[in-house]
This record gives sequence, structure tokens and C-alpha cells, in this order.
Amino acid sequence: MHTSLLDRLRLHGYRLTAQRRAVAEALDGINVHLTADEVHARAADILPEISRATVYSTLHELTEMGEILELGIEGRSKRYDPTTSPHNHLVCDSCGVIHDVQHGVAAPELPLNEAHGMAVRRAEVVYHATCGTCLAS
Amino acid sequence: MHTSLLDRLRLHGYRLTAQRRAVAEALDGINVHLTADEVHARAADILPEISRATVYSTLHELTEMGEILELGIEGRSKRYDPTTSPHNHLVCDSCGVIHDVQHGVAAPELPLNEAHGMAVRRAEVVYHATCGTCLAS
DNA sequence: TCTGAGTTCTGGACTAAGTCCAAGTTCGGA
DNA sequence: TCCGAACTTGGACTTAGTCCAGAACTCAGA
Repeated sequence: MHTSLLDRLRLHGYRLTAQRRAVAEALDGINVHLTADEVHARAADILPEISRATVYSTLHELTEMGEILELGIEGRSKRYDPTTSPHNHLVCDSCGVIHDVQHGVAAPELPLNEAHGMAVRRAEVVYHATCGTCLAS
Repeated sequence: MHTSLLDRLRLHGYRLTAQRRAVAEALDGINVHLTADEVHARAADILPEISRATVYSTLHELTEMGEILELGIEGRSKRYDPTTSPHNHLVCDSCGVIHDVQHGVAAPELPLNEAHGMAVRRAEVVYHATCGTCLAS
């Protein structure tokens, strides 16, 4: 995946740098939703001197390109989702863990008269739950 | 509303203090979703010396009681929703403004085999959009 | 009405997440 | 290879939220 992601960065007029490569690799092949700090830690395994500011800006670029999804569902920190095809999320309100929900149910559409003049881009269903670990403690 | 809300605080074993009254009044009769800081500002109009820490702890108590909803949908700060009956949200991803969506569409239910062992409490549909103000700028 | 135990509040210090910026470095088209 | 534009760095800063010890307050019971 990351090769084509880097290609796409290029198509969008971004330069290919070691830092962007490291962030792309950090996001490659994972199916959990990392926080910016976790992405930074993984990228730092590949490129130890990468700075937090660079990771943040690269994540913003990828979000803007639509290559990843920025989730601000619960907790203090945003999480980044490499799966951009429409899907829903199951969130533990107490620890912030997020699971993808793959069942094919699409979020119901929003009637135009409810849109408050806003341009709706996507809809998702968020299931608020408590995970086993948090239930036990 | 706030009278009964205070009654319910009492029923839950909480004491009635001027500070809790002020927070309850700050949330009373509004239909926008305030951030903790905005709640603090409104409460401070009623009780100028109320501290941030108190507002935060009162908001947590009310959330725990189920009297208000804590929303962490987008942006850096949580917002508090005095409407606890099931409804959906329309969010501007760029400025964080949240509108309630009143149309009667319920979020689809989550199949048990998708629940990852988590106890699902509620589901909501979140519509991600850009508001008129942000579109213009 | 008074009292005292226990609850609540305060304000300031602290933490975590994220942003900003100036200066130095690197990329890649010509 | 050269050079300008784009990118990165790291440290300071901002914002949102938490923590804590001591002071103030609430309210049940006398």
C-alpha cells in the first residue's frame, strides 16, 4: 500500500521525503486506529530523528488528500484510520479504543431540510460501548 | 428544567450547592452544544467566582447521572448536550459546530458478532459536513 | 437553631495534545 | 549541478482538562 500512497502524494504535488515515507510505512498494514503519538512512535522506529511537528503535518496532508480518516470520536486525542472506504465505528467510551464495524449497514441519509445549509460529506454510525477490560475494572 | 434537575441531583445523593445550580442554569433552555469553557463562562455570569475545576466535575456528575450527553465528536474540546433522548448529530469538521438532527431515523443495530465483546449502550449517526461559514472562508 | 462530619469548592500547579515559527536542510525541475 | 521552493526541526507556546490540599459549605440529627 505505501508505494502507491507515496505515488499519490506525488500526484498531489507533494515531495517524497524520508519523513513522509516513514509516516506512510507506520500506517501501512495495521488495522487498529493509532493516535498521532503512536504514529510518531512507529515512524521513529524507522526514522529516529523525525519530529512530532512533521508527523502532525504529514497526517494532516494525508487527511486532506483523503488517504486516511481523522477520528475525533472520544478521548483527548485524535486517532487516524487508514481505511477510507465507508464503514462504522464501535468505541469504548471509557478507554477510547476504536474498532471498525464491517457489517454492511449504511448510515441513513440526511434529509435536505435538516442540513442547516451545510454540505454533508459523509455519514457514519458510532456505537458507544464499554469494552471488556473497562467493564472488569 | 433546572428545578427538577437539581431534584434529581439530590435523589442521586448529591448536595445542592450554588455552583451546581449555576451549572444547571447555564445548561437550561439552550439548544446548542456548549464546550466546558462555554458552560464555565455562562455559569460565571450567574456565580462569578465559580472555578473551572468545579464546572468540570459537575459536568462529569451530570454525565454520569445521564442528565446530559458528553460529545467528543470533533475538534479539541468536548461538548455537552442537554438533550438525552436518542437523536443524531450534524458536525462541521472544520469549526466543530454541532447541530442536533431531529429526523426520526434510528441508527441501525449492531449484530452481536460484531460487538467484540463490548457492551453497546447507544448508537448515533454522525453526519460530517462543512458549515456555510467555513465554506465561505 | 446549632453542630459536626463529610462533601464540595477553590485556585494554582501540572499534564497531554496539538500548533506555530524561524532557521536550516533537502528535493527535484531545468 | 544549481537554485528556489518546499519541507523539517525543535523548542516555545496554547488549549483542554486533571489533580490536590486546604478552606468553605451543606444538611441530618440533636
